[in-house]
Amino acid sequence: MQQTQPKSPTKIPSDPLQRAWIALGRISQSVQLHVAIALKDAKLPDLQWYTVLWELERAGQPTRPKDLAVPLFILPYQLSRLVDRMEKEELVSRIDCEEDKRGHLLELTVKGLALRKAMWAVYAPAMQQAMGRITDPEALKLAELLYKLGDIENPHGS
Amino acid sequence: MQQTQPKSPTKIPSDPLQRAWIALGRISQSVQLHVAIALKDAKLPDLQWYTVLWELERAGQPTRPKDLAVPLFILPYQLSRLVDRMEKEELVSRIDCEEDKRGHLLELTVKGLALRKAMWAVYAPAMQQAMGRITDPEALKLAELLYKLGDIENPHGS
DNA sequence: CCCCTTATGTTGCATTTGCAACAAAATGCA
DNA sequence: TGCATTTTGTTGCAAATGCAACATAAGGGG
Repeated sequence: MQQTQPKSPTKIPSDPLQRAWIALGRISQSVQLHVAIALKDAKLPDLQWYTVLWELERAGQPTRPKDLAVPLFILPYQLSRLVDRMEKEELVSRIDCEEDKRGHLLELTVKGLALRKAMWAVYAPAMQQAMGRITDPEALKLAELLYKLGDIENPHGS
Repeated sequence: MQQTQPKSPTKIPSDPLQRAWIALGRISQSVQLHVAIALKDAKLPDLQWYTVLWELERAGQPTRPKDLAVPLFILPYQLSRLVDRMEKEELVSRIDCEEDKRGHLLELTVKGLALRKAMWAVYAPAMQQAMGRITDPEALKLAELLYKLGDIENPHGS
């Protein structure tokens, strides 16, 4: 798993920031793809569906779409249609919201909960396999650098 | 830029690999989005178009689609349609391939070259701004860890 | 209360995508 | 050579997506 493609001169910029940018793009894409393929091979929905299910489960209560859109990093209309499809599969359901008659609350169904668990059984090992080449301390260092890189708060503080 | 959202307990896994996975997903998405928005605001095409133009320019000669698909990390049919659209804009052109009559060679046009440069003028500063919070040594360390994480060869060796 | 502005979601339509089926040239081999 | 297999790339069709326009409720003065 070490030395692949000895070909291609792959002219790489000397600027450290550009090198980090390229590495970030390539590795995240490759690793995401690995997990996505594992899920597809198992005839399971994709990562976005998982994230919706997980956020709802983690919230522990029916949640407004607008509160889900932020952690999901997606636009309202995208979430609207995503929920359409998931509701059709009976994984979530839209229930009335008393405080705000415009919207509604999204509730995880029993089927949705079960699917999230089934997906995790595939997701977790695939992630492990995709990333297993670094040690735990290295993984922590990597997470730290990434949070410093972006302007997203590191949930663990510095 | 430190303490945002004091809300949400944000239960985060203690497993270092999972923490790195989450950081990787969130940060790469956020940073990519920042650059994508900068390009869109400038009425320029997206990153994928840039990458095609850049790979062709870097190759320095007409190139087979199959040789582009690998660095682009995309499937043949995706590239086929991508080239359809770019050819319509006269950014690349399909020219005959003597060695293999099935396919063709992709050639960068003058217009394509100019567009790549115009995009870089927006792309580079946006990238800088999105990632400018880490120092150069940190950026190098980050790139190193990323290449160790994935199984993609680090163009700089270890 | 009425009206204007903002917030929250949804939808029509055109573009894009994924998948599987297809086409055609190259390759291997009997 | 003849013919099956592989490689390279494209396409029909259904599903998904982006964008802008829309619908409806909430909020905020006068």
